Amino acid sequence: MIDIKALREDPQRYIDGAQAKNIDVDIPALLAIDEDRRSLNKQREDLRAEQKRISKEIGPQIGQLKGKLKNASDDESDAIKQELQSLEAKPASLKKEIQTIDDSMSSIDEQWHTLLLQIPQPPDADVPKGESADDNIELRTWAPEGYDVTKSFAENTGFEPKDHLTLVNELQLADFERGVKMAGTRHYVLTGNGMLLQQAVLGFAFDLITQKYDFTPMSVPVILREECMVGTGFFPSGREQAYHIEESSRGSGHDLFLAGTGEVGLMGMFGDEIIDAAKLPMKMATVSTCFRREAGAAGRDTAGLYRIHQFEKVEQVVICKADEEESRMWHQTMMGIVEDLLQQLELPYRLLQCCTADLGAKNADMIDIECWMPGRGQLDSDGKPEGAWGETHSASRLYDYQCRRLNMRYRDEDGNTVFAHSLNNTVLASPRILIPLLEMHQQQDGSVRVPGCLQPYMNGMTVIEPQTCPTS
RNA sequence: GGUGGGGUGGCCGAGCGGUUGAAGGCGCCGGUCUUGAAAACCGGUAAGGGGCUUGUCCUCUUCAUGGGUUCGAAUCCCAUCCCCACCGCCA
Repeated sequence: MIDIKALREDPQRYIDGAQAKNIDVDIPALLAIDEDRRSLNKQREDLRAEQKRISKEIGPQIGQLKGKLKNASDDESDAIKQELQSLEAKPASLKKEIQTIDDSMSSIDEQWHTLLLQIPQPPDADVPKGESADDNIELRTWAPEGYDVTKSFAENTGFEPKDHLTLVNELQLADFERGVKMAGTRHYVLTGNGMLLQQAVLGFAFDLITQKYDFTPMSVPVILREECMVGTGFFPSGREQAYHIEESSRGSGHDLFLAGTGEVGLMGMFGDEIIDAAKLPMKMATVSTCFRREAGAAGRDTAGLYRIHQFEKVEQVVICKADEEESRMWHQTMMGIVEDLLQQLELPYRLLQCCTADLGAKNADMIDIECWMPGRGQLDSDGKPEGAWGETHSASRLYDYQCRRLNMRYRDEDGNTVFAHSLNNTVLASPRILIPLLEMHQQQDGSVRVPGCLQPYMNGMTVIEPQTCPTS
């Protein structure tokens, strides 16, 4: 959520920001409503103040009169009753006025809040302007010693690569048909060494982030209340992307939503809290199952392990003081961790500075990390894929946008409460990461080499070879 | 799922419908005392919004949430949510 005060002071900045992000919101309408809301509120407050004042004045009198009434003669009692009536009349008329304002306030308030939640965070000035993801800018690339990403896989290795679907089938690492049978399109079963490999990459990634980089390991809910989804900024705009558990329709409590990322739980944990400043920065990591409906992606990446409804992800989150420098520093640090991870996995990658159009409402800045996937991309004249970069990580810098929504604050040196800054980044998401892993480390004989860092997580296995398993 | 008990400030905890934004305690901050510390004592200590005369100013909201009764609600009524205990079921 943006700061309404900042919007009042500099609406243009938010109008430009929304435009740069290609997000359609009516900021002048919000400002008009905000104005109405404030003036109505002022009226109401004045009336209430008056009401309170009168009430304090006549309250004791009424009390006294009512006491007298109990043991009064008939004559006296009539006089007292009249006096009571006239005393009570004045605040009663104020009450009606207040109620009228209350009624118009409640509808205005709702509109105000709905609009406010939709206003995107303006991109930082140093984020390049762009029209679409095509305008993202490559920051740097890395490839293992001896591998040149500008050349084809065959030129690098001396043999034609298979794509991950072929590898997965030949090595019996996944069973798509049975996944679809059970749960529908975009579902899969990881089988035998496929599951072993997934557990290995997740274990490696989780140990790296928690042990080498000292992020606190956490397990958080992945079925969450709507407040968490709104608070982390995934709702209302991304409502269609989340699975919805309609518990309320069964007469019980409230609805729940399946999280698309561990970030929701890691951040939601501290909603409505005033955090002890000494605990900042808080560095946390979780490994969780992630659920995405992929609404609107019909027909895209339908085959294989790239775009699926359910996957596992190790996620890193940092909550730090509201300091731009510190925030930027953590952003870099979190990307450095991913670079370390990908280098140990020996996977070519590049960092992409996302342009304004690719940011999403909540980010001030976002860097994607993409791995080289030889089996992806356009087909060449021989019908072979040219290879392509595929997104495997995404590092967001949000300033206080998320913490403001979540009402997550800390106390600064002067004792003031301040909304914290938050950042998040993928550490590793599987099975998507298996695509570059299998495709890059395939060998001419059809087997797949296991990088050194994963071998301890695979009972010392150094090569993945064809196997038989119940799904074979 | 059944029955019962509860939700009050950073925490614990009191609160006959009328200066109760809320006693008391703990914690925290400041002070006195002390060579220093502790103890003791004294004082301070909620958040959020709005206004303009921007002030050690005025004002509103907030005692789980939403509604209601009332001139007036932390206090009474209704609904919802949440927590705890016991029973049932259970990875």
